[in-house]
Amino acid sequence: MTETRFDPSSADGRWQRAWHEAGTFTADSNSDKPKSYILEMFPYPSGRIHMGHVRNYTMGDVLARYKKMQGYEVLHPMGWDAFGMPAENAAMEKKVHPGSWTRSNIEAMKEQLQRIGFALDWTREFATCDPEYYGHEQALFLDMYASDLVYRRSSEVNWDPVDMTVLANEQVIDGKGWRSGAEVEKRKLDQWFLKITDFADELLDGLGDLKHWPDKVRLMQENWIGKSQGLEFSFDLSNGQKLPVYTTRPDTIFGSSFCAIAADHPIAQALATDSAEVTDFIEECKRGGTTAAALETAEKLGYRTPITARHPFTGEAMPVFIANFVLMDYGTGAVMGVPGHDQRDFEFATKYDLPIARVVAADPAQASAPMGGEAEAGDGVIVNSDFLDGKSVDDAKADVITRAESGGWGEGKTVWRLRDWGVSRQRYWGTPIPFIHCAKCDIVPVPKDQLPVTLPDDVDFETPGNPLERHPTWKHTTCPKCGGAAERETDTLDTFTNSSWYFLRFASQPADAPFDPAEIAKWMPVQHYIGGIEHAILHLLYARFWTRALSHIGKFDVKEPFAALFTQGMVTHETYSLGDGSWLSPDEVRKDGADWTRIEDGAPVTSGRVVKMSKSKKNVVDPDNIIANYGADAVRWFMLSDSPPERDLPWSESGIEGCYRFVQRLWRLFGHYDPAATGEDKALARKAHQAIVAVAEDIEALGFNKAVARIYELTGAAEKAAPSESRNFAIRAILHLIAPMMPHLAEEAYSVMGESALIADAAWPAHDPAMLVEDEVTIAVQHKGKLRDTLTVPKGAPKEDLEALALASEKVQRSLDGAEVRKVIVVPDRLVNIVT
RNA sequence: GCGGGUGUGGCGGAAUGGUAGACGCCGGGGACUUAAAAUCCCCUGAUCUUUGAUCGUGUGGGUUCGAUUCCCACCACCCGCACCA
Repeated sequence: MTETRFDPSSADGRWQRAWHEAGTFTADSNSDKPKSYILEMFPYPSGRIHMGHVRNYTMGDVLARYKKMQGYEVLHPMGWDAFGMPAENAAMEKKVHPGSWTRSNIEAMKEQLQRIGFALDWTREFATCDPEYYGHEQALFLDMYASDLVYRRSSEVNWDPVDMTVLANEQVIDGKGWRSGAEVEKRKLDQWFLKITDFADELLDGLGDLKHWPDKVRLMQENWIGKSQGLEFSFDLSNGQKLPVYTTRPDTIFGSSFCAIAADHPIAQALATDSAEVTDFIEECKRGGTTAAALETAEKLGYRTPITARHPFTGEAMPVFIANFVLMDYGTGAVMGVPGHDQRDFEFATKYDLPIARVVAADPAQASAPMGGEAEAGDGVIVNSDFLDGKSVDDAKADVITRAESGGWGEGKTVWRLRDWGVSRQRYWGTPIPFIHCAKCDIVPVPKDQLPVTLPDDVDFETPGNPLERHPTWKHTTCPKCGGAAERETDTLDTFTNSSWYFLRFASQPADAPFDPAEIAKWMPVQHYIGGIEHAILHLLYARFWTRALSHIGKFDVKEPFAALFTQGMVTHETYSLGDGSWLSPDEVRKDGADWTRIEDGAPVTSGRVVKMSKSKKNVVDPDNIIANYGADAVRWFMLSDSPPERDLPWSESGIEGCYRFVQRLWRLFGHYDPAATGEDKALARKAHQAIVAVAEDIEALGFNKAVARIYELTGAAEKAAPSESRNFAIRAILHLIAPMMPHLAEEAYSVMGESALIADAAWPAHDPAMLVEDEVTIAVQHKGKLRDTLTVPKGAPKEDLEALALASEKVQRSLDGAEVRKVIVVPDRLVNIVT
């Protein structure tokens, strides 16, 4: 082979066509091979593929290609999470239809993905905005309704009082509507809910079986579900009513100095009917949006009602407040305030000058120690609490619950932090909720033979609000029950619904049903699921819930959708800004020595922190330009190199150049493959066998950066070696090891070596276990834990020999300087540590 | 505010209780060349009294013969918080 350069601009497309024509990556569910379903979180078609997508899909692609080489029938599909707000925003800004905007984005992004050479089964592609897809989703929603997993209730939304429209949390900026700038309010609407709380226990327990999920994600889900044991009991109120409260800290009941109820608590609402002051306060509580962060960082506000609550043990009369930090949705919508041992209560009590008592202390002697500037939520012994004094927190909890239950005024109760999933969205570009409102028959499901309920095409986005609501004809229909005039539901489903079952539709897509249980059984669960850590809770919990709910209603027998989860880091880039704080994109700037300047006019540029690539900071690099310059394989290699895949990956121009150089370096090495070479090079052969095993282990553990480093090492060794059979073995090994990572280069070299088949169909190279073992090891010799010398010894040398050799070392003797040896620690094949 | 994570040379990182800095990038020196590109070779944590030694894995403590790794506290940054996807 002559010393040519590898030319990605011709090779990439050629091999991509070859795979397409051969159907190399089309999954055959009837294959005898073991099955492996590799899935990356499908993209939202925002317009262009970004580097984050490239990283995500490259990782999945390496796994898919590797699994295929290991003899699996691989399902590696791709589709589009196509409903969502950005399409409506585009409609408003650019006067395009959300559907056509989405479709053209999909077309462009699909082409981009194909240029990177991903091993995807495009025969299974779909978009969630396809009526076939969302029609099946509507059918599943109706099945859930029939199984009592769907209901309606009133719930709060962010309301823009100027635009008269519901706002997403993202559209609320510093408490104001993004378009109108008006201060946002909370408003109640009747909305659709899915009963995820019915599965709280199962979703919590199921985490224990997810052995191949990151611990952090399981912990986050566990905390999100938030199972807590506590006491529900009622205070007798001065107005004769009872006030049920829930607390996770019944042990601190003697420290209670007030009660607080939510603004929409019935007692607060009742007080408002004859008090303008209360009405005003409740109005005040409606200010601001609905996010947890906004609620919890907002100033604690309270209104002291004339009502008092009687403490169940002391009989003391405690004030009852209406407070903005109590949520009607959690527990009973009322709490007992224990300022000494709850930080929120502490702040509230400080503000309203309420008693702050210590009822938990480090030890009984500290019973009268003053409270510091904050609540003490930690463990300890109970003090100042009558019969509870001296008990541990846990014992006191149990004691109070027992007394409440035997006294008949309360009971131990499990409460979940998890709330039911509100799926109603007052927007156009989503799955229409398949129900009809009839004045006579109330709420009536759309009969299944009338599905899909499709979105109308003729909609306008000139006015704020839901176009479905305003549409002249769409919502007017007849009641399926009584035949009278009726109206369609105009809410659409949360887009998380679309992503809660798409992996099932990839596995099987019959026309007349959402999926085929027999096909589901073949492919599910997904063996490797890869996506961003930002989905650790919501998407993954909703997908787990849908799988369990569908399993519960008998659709199939799969409990958990994703056997293994991997959360990859973001792609980041340096930021560039001018003196006025405006951002510049990487291709607008140039480095002059140590300083950065704007290419256009030489204006000085400040290079800033390395952060996630984002349009707002302009620090984005377009994958298309990079592929055009360096080819797909260099980009793929960059995505796998250096940074561990779960961490952020900083993009750099010099890094991609290095990757491109390595592509060419490999091409030259493959060119030195010499079938006529003879002779053995045992050291190189051993390195090659070790690399075959190590790279496989690294890929299976998704340690791509380590696999890359090992390939560099073996490549360096093979380059330096003289021609031999061993060297040929090493070169062929490298070719196969890089095949999942740099598939175009691998195919080209494979073909040049005279192979007529595709390397994508080749098997992972075999290794000889006898070749993995080293004869010699280098061990460390330490004195007092510090390295003094190293020794090269036969592997498995006995302890006594190692000790004697270590003590004989000149460097060690110098360090010992005649001191008495008290102890020698010997770890065979690793080190000797001499203690004096 | 609450929940979760991360922190090692100029940069990305390796080492998960046993030789800190593998591998890559940047930088420096050299070879080849009329020259350049490409390629190849060598050096590259800091300090010092430099054939050697000391220091060094965010900060401060602790456990251990031995800690980047385990424990406690703190600091900084990142992710999520239920209508962004």
